[in-house]
Amino acid sequence: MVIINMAKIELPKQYKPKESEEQLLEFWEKEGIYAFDTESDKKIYSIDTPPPTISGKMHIGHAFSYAQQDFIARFKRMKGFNVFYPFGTDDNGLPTDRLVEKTKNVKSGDMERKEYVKLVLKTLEELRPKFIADWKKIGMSCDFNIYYTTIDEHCQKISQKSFIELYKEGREYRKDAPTMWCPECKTGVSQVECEDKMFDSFFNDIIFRIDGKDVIIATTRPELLPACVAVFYHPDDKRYQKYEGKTAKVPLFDFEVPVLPDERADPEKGSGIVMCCTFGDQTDMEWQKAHNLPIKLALSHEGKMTEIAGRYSGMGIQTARKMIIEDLKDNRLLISQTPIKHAINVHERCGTEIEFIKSKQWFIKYLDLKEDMIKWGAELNWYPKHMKHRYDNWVKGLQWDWLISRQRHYGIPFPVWYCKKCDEVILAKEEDLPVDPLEDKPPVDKCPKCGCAEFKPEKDIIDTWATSSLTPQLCTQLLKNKPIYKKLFPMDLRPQAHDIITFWLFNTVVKSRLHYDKNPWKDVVISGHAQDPHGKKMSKSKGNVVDPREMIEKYNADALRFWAAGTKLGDDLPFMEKDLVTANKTITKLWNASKFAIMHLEDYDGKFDTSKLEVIDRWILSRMHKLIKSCTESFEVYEFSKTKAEAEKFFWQDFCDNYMEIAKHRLYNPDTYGVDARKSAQYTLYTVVLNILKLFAPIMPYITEATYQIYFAEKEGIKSIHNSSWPEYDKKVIDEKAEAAGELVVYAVTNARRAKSDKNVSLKTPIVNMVLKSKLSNDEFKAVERDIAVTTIAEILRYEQLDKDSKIDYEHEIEL
RNA sequence: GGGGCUGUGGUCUAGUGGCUAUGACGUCCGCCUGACUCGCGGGAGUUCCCCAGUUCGAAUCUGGGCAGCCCCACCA
Repeated sequence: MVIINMAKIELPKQYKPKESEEQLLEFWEKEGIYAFDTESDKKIYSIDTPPPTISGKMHIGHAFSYAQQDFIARFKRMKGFNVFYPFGTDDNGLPTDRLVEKTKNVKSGDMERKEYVKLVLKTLEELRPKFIADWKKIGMSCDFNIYYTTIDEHCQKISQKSFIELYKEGREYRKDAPTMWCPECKTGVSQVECEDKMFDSFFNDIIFRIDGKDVIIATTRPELLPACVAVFYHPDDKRYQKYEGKTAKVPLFDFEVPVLPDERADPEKGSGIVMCCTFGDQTDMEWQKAHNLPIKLALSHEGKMTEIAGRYSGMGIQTARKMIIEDLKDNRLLISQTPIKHAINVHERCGTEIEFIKSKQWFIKYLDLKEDMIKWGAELNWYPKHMKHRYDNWVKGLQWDWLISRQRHYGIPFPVWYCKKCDEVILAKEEDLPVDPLEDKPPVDKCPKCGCAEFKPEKDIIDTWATSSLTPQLCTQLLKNKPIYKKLFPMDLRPQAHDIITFWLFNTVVKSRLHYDKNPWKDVVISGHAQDPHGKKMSKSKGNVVDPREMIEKYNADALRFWAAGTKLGDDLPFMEKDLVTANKTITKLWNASKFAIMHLEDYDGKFDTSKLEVIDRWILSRMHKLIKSCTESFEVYEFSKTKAEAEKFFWQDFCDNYMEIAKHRLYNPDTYGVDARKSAQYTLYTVVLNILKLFAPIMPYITEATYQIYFAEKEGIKSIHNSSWPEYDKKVIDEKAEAAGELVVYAVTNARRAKSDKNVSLKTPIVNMVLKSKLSNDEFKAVERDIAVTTIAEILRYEQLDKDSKIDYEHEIEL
């Protein structure tokens, strides 16, 4: 009698994710499981983690995209890399600024810059720990000790240094030029910060006097009439050619402007003749430049009408528009109004219509580099490939140099003063950084150019993107004092979502090129977006947003990650709560299957001569190694969804539904089937379960670790599954003959089940008589005969070998 | 207007030339089989968006449509 002991290991009956996740987080942190080893010689894999904006809370899109990048980090770690995976928060910029204005109910403009910045930093201190906790909870395996915030001193220094260097390279200039301006935020904005919004408006047909005749001109912006500087028609437009060289009298304001031909005027639009106001839109600016027209400013920085608007000055845009339309009507200068819906550029942060206003701004000159930019993009490895099109498309469409100054209080100051007399730019000294010119003195006593001893500080701040485009420097320079620092840059990976290819990714490439003439990373991995269940974009205004924290609370982090692994890299994925239910089932199944295995492994000493393996064990092991090969190949090219799907299928179907059911009998009854048969199953169970856990570990770090800790950690002698090695494919384990035999077993078992199901009887019901036919030899059949008979409960089992040329591979007869 | 992605059973999804087209959810029928009812077994259900072509053979390649989504531009 062989005594088997299954009772010693204390196994919790159920997996309790909430308790488990909390404990494991602590364990990982305490043991430094994800710590970057600064002393190691191992190959480094460095990740330029996107710093999430601290403006509030994590949304489901974050959870989705950060989970995906974490899969990669964990995979690489198990592959033996020393993974450099820092964490930062983006606390710079308008979103933070507006968040503080809102929550603290202040206006930054009404406060001293110093005071205001203090308040923001204090608010951030309050918000940050809670915010970062969300990222830890979803199981991010960052080294949270390698941390930066884009507003801290370290980052200010690097950002200001970047500015100084680029200035010295001649890449930066300051210019009084029309720029896109947000009257609400009272700052210049760049091309990427704008978005389209549909508005109801009117096409107003108003009368200009040209050469003694009434000419109708259509406009949506009558309030810009005082800034009218010319009137344009298309050179081929016969209706208006006769007015060439004449002047047009602007209604209400009664001044004359030239009538000029220009191809940019579209004869099809409106009346075919158009007014040019400085500045209504981009074309106006082009016209102004091309025809060397004067610049008239009808709008102030606050979005109010200026003095050239005469009696309308001081009014807001909307009020002025209304008044002017009234007055045009009263003077019979307005022929008609056609209601239209049209898209207008608005500031994405506040939804305010963008105006073009002349102001002094800092730019990075880069329009001359468009061809190079395309080359730089082509040097990156894009995953998925097609995402590169977005980069190229953006570069081709670039029309402006990079506007980097912002007229806000909160942010990183320009390290610049100007000579009061000659406006010479005085840069801070590198060793003094970071500086705040409003507080600090310039590094010179006299202007080197004119000798003047008085200076004025730059009040503007550097746009947040000009800093966040330095993340590779921001994170790697945290380890500047360690020898390993040199090995961190260029980095291996930039993971991010596709919506910010055009700015964050693009800007980072540009900065890295301008500074180092090198790309900042080798690979870019682009994730998609989480969508609502109907495949629509989630947005606060639509009210279809899902809070990931609620979902983690209701289900668990692994379930959310499991969902995030459910789609091809780069694809958007609809969020459906039922997917989390499904995920939970897999988690439970994993727990139960492991529990079953561990129960049977209590007396297993790890020693087994694999030449004695049973055929059916060789079958599952062979299949497992094929799985390992495929999963590894998928993961290497960042296709984690394939890894997940294949591992899941193998686990659930091959292993649980088939293998375990077949092997059970040997495990429970060594007396009947022999100790070696049991040992063979134990070896297989140990190997397969451990490897399944490992394959799932990057996707579901909690359940796999929890299970690993109960049994395998001690046996394997490695503290955490996340520090263990990724399963390795072993060609020697592939056994086609065993697989063929296994297939016959599965065929027999499936058909036995079907026969019982057809009769609506329990699977326990014995089969009276079963005949099996296949191409396996009689000896090959013999090796699995017992497995078939026991699993199907067949009382009589006969076998016939089919002819080699038979068209049929299997045949069966079953009698219940 | 330019660019890109997608279009597979009721729903979501796998599948880049060749088996009865994958899996999940749902649905229907049955089963408490010594890990698991968050389970087990089985069934039904797909003109693989449409048209044409290439091919011995197409969900898969080519061309042309149609539809959805996203990005960019224009917006008098």
